[in-house]
Amino acid sequence: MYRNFENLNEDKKQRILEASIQEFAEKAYEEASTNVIVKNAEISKGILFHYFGNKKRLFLYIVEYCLQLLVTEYRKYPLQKSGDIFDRILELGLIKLKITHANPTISRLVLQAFLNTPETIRPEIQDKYSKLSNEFVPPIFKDIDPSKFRNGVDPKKALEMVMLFLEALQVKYTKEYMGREQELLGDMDKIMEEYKETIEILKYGMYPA
Amino acid sequence: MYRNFENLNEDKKQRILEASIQEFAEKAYEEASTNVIVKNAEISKGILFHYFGNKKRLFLYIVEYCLQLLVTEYRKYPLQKSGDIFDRILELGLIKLKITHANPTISRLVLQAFLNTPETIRPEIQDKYSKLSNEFVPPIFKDIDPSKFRNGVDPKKALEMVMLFLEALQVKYTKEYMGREQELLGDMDKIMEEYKETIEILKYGMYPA
Amino acid sequence: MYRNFENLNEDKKQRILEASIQEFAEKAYEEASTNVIVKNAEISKGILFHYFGNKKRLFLYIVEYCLQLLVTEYRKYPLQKSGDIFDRILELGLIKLKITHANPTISRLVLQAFLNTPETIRPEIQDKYSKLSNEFVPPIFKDIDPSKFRNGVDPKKALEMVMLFLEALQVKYTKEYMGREQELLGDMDKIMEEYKETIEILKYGMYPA
Amino acid sequence: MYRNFENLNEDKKQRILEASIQEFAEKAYEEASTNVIVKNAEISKGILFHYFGNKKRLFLYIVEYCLQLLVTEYRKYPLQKSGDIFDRILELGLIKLKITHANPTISRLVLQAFLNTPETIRPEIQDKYSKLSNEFVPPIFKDIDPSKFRNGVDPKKALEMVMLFLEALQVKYTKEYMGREQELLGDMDKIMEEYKETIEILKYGMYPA
DNA sequence: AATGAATGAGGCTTCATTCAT
DNA sequence: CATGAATGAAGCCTCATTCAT
Repeated sequence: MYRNFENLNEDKKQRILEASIQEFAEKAYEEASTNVIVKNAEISKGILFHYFGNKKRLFLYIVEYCLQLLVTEYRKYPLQKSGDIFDRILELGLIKLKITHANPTISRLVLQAFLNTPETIRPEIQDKYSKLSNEFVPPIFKDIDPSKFRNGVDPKKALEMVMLFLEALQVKYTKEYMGREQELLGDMDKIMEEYKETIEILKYGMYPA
Repeated sequence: MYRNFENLNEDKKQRILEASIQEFAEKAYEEASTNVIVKNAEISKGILFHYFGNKKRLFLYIVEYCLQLLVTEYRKYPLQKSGDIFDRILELGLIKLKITHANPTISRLVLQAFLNTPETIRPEIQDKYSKLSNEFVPPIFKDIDPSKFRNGVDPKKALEMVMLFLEALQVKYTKEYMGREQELLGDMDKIMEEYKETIEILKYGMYPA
Repeated sequence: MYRNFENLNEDKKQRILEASIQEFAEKAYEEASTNVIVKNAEISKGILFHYFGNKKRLFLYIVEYCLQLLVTEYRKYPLQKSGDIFDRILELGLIKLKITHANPTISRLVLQAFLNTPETIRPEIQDKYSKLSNEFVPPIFKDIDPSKFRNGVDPKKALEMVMLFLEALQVKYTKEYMGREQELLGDMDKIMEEYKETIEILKYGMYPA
Repeated sequence: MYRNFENLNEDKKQRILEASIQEFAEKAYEEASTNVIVKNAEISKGILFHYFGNKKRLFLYIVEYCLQLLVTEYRKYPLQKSGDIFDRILELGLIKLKITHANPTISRLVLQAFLNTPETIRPEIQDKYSKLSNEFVPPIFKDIDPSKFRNGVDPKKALEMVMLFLEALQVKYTKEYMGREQELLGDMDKIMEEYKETIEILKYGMYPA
């Protein structure tokens, strides 16, 4: 079904994608309007449903598309495979921040998809996320030297904790700079510093003295 | 305007409160329907708007009501005024968790209010939250002994970080147990353990060896 | 029925009158809201209907009140009983203009009452107007010297024509200065000039060379 | 947007136009109900807004439609290009009267549009009117022989005055015969006579003895 | 493949009036 | 006299989806 859409001529395909991303990024799923999308994409009502069947399928397609797009961005920054895990994680956080800043609309859509989604479709979003997580997270945690951790700290759980924290920091900044993404660039140094301090504390807390 | 509502006979007042909380807890602001509320509260369309003017005002009133309700719960657990700040924070986290578990619908509404709120009313929600924060957070941070922190760690920022982290943990569990709050009770020991481990690491990271 | 209202304590009576005039002046009858009136007058819903029975009766009372108020104003300017009819008419027009300017809200209400009234109540408004006309117009036309008119001009119809014209001029200015009544004062000289020119032409057209 | 409406099949288009004109002619803008329109036009709620977006746009479209319709009628009566300006104006007034009589509903709608319009849309109505005025009025005033006017009479202002007067006469009759347009035909001779007398007086007043 | 006409339920809100207290 | 709770129809408008062309 989506095959047909993907074979569409590039121009119209782009118009549909852009209008959809725009709408789903700035409004939650239920508030987003297919009417607005077709108007902005300058396509007919029918064609949207011809390609996507219904709003939900359109939404899931767009979310998938954006996730893939972000994934592509990630791949441009090859992670250093060795070295201390905390350095790797810090690096990851900064990459995430850069990508968010460089793709504000897409990032916002993904955020919306995770936060403001009705229960009918939340599971499918979670599913997509899990798949990506399974692909991306393990490499980060590969080749960890568990001996580096001090006694009483479970390395696996500790790292989960770090990830959770970075995510919280990420969400905090994303919300804070919502609508004024430009300023984020200027404050990047300050933010990086905060990231570093945080990681430093965690590292200090998990490694032996 | 709300005065009138509050002088209403208890039965009807409760029906309206319950129906509203129910609806706003399970659906985001825009998805929530005043029609559903009046139907479940068994009142007429008009009377709801007679008391609250419009949907937004109703929502803000309900959010305020729920926040106050949670605040009342909090007050039942007097914080130990002295002792190590990390112990205090850990205690707070557990209280928060207990209250969330004991008031799942109300907690969910508050969560919704923070996450799924359109930009028209987000500021007013933030405002309510700030006021409460200003009242609740300082006592927690009172009488901190800054000399306990190791060199290179700014106590104020460090504690901000701890709070952010606990919040992230809170959100994680709230989402995880959404809809199956009963199980949370059974898992409470496990969760407490996780809280403790986390705090331990942070403490370890912030205090000198 | 209105008797009761009129015996009300002066303060509340004034609040009701002012709120009603305000509302009916700025909105047409159907758009005007009794809800808004009670809110602005700071009275209860019930009391308004207690005194006036329904919206229509309230409106008619207010219109009558305003008409009487304007009449009172008129009486402050005793018309010169003798002299040329055109001079008298010119004088009348200027008085009307001054009163309109001095009582913009009330004048606007009266204008609304004549223009934007649903057919259910239009006749009763017309009726009020007729009664006042019957009282006011004849004195103006008293003691006209028909011999002054040139042959072929029916004095009665000619004067009707003059009145119609002055009214048109009045409506023109009222509309033109709607919302910026202050400026009308400054332009009064210019307007007076236009009145005079007009009257001059009509006089010239109706009197023999 | 209106394009789509205009390409609609003639039958439904007519039903929508008629129902709208009917409703807006007999009620002021705010009192007119889109519900009544769709019921009388036998169309669904949605389709009306599909074509016109909102009530205001529908109204403006209908006003424009009616103005154009009246303009078409006007063009059927080619004005005599030469001759005395007063004769031309008299002729124009009579044409206007005839057209009003022949198209009572449409004329009434246009009158409503000018008189009973909320301030939100009044400017746009004025704008439409101005555009038509700019097209229609100048030809009427072309080739005026200013030397015909007596000293002390500014030809331009004098003619403005004549137009204003004719309009007042027009409004007077339109209101007077509202709802019994048939009788207007029978009284046409009498009305023509009044027009003539009026013009005669003005002419007499503006030309030298 | 593509259009856009069509639906009608549901969205929030306002309304004048009544009546028990 | 006075209050304000209560009604529920009607207001305008939006919605996702279908289907004939």
